[in-house]
Amino acid sequence: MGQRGRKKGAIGEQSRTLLLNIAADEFAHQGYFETKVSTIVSRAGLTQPAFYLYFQSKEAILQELVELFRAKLVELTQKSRLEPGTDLQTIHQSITAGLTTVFRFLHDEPNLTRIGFVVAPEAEEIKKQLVALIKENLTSEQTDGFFHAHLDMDIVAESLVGIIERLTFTKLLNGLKDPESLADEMVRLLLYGMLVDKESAAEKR
Amino acid sequence: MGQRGRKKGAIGEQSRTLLLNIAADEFAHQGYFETKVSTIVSRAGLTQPAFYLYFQSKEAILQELVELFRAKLVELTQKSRLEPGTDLQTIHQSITAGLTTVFRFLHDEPNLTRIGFVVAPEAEEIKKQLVALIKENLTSEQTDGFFHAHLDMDIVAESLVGIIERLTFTKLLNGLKDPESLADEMVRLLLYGMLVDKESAAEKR
Amino acid sequence: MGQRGRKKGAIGEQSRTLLLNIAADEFAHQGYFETKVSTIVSRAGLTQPAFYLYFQSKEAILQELVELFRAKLVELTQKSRLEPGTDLQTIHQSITAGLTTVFRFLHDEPNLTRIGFVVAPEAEEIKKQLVALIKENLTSEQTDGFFHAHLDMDIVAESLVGIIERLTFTKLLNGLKDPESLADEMVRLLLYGMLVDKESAAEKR
Amino acid sequence: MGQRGRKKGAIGEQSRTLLLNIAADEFAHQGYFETKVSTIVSRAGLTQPAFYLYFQSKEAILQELVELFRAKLVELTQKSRLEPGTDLQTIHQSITAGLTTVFRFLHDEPNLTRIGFVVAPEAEEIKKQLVALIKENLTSEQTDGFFHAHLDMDIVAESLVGIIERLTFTKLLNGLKDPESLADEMVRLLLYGMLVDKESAAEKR
DNA sequence: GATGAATGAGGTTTCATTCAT
DNA sequence: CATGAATGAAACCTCATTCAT
Repeated sequence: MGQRGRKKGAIGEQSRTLLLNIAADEFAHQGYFETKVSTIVSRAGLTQPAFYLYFQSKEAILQELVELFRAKLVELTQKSRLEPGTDLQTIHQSITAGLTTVFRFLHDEPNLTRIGFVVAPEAEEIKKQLVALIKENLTSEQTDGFFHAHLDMDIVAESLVGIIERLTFTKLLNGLKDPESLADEMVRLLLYGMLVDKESAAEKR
Repeated sequence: MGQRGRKKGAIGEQSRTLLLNIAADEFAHQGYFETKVSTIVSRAGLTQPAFYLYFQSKEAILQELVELFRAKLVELTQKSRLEPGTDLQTIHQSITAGLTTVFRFLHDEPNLTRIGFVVAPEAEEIKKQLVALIKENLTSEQTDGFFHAHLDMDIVAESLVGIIERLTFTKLLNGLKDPESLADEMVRLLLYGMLVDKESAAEKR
Repeated sequence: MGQRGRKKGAIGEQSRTLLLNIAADEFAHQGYFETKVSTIVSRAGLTQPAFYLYFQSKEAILQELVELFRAKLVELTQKSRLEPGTDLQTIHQSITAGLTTVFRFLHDEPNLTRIGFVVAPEAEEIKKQLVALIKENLTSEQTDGFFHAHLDMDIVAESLVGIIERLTFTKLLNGLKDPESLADEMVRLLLYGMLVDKESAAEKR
Repeated sequence: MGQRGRKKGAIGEQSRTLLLNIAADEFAHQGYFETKVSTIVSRAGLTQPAFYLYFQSKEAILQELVELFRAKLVELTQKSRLEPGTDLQTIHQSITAGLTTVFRFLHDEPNLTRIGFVVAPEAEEIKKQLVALIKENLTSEQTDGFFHAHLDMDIVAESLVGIIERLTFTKLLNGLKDPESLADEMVRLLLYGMLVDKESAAEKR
């Protein structure tokens, strides 16, 4: 019960999943064009026609992986919606929490992440979606007066996504940083900026 | 002058340059694998063998373009080195100037930019180089007490590169923003952060 | 039985063998460079990719044929080892028998012969191997006092191989002579020389 | 005066000869198909069109080299005609002298030799010609009773050519043997055979 | 549920050769 | 006497995809 009544048995589902996982690995590490269907099936211990039993084409299997990534990412980002009208500290924590969730997902799905951010033809579209969601979140805070009015929230949101992508690939996926500290550092940098307070700066001099 | 003194005449050099430009365009818009030598030469009004008169292979011509990009980018970034020991305002201007220079280059060479940042197999390596140069610049300012001591300048540098890349593709190359304002907004965001001053914030509430 | 147990079925093995035979024919008659993969597959009623289903490259299929030739030739030559310490007549017969065996093989595999002796890049190497084996055989007879001590058995062995190759192509493969008589004439010539006995010669004059 | 009144000047003749020599070297060492016109001209410090100023095609230049070889070889072999009606020792010396002359030529023109014997499409034809000339020589001696009547002089002549070719490549061209000793050993082997004295032979029988 | 066998389509690269100067 | 520039023709090889079993 609950099982969507397709025509597949357990073993077929198993082969399908295997192929999907291997394909994710190949796409993530070799890119689309250097990933060969022959390699995927061979790693799965299957033959080429078996591949077409489960997927319409090489492009189709990529699509499926991309969709997996996009769906989960959007879901998470929407959940991280800031609750309106709180104090500064709550905002800080709330943003950090949202970012942490996202980083955790990217960290848990390194192959999908590389696919969705880099390999997919719709990579740009996905990031745009992410930008839009983030921008929405931020704009309400700005309206509430927490963020500088002069900031173009579109630019800010794009910047956030740019940072997320870069840090994900250079610090997160290779284990140099964990989701929590990455989120923390990002938030500190963006909320408070790099400069020390004028007073402190004055003192130091 | 300055041309590597091969044994070719002016018309050959012309064909070579033409092929190089068309290839840049194709690589930038189609990616490496979907760029066909046949398309390049046909757009140049030549035949396939002519291509191999000037370049060793499809890979080699990409390399040449990538190297063009990397060389110029590194040169610019190194020139933008901050002069040590100045006041806050000077730092602000200096960073803005450096960023503007970089954005101008990226803006002037959209094909090379897409190639060096996305298409090149060494894209990551190039960005790493950029991160290293930027980090170096920033670290000295931090030592001088201008930037928060708690900031990991490696993360900051990576973030900067992430932002640069993203804004370049989403705002700069499509004409939505010019190099100057982009640099300005980036600097404001990163130096001062998003939050309004605590006092102001307090006031507002 | 004895077949390298790949994962292919009978019909595949059949195609493979067909290609191998046609390739042997083409290589033997056209040489390596003028043999086209397209011709081979077309003669086999297949398409080009089918070729690469069974062989890694044009070079690889040549290699396989060369190895077939070399292996069989070496095997035969080693079997023809002279039994030590017998009388002249036995030696005569034994050498003749060995040569006959070799000629029979060359006769039965005209394509491989042309390939191994002429087309193969390792043709010289193969002949050197043959020379070494023959020389070994002959040297023991020389030690036993049957052959002139002044003869350089290296030169003799090389000569034998030179003769074998030449007679194979000019008399054997075109059916002008059969293996037996060819071996017989070669042995007579080499064992007794061309000159008539001094006495007989004197008589005749 | 005396200069055949072609249309070429001294410097043209020089370039032509240079190309011819380089081509001989390339053909001899790389074979026909792996010799590239581009390599020849580049080694000569010329450009490709210059090649076609002096030769109609790649095939034509090979032809010219082959003809050079064939002409000289035939000339030498015809000169070595045995004078009729002499004694055994004279025959021995005469044959040795003829062979020495041939070996000397092959030794002096290693490139042409490899071309005429191996590279040329007419290699077989050339050797056949050689066989015919040699056979003619030998047959008269046989008629005169010097050589065994039972010997098929066609086979003998083919054998001679086979030996000459093989020894040339394995002993002569690489400097292991000089023309004289090679001729000497060949003659001894063929005239007297490998077996020790007839008496001993008779005894053993 | 899966395979053995095969193919259509196309891509990069090579090379001898030529024309205009 | 020679070159700069270019090409026609073709070869080898790869890959996603299918059909019959």
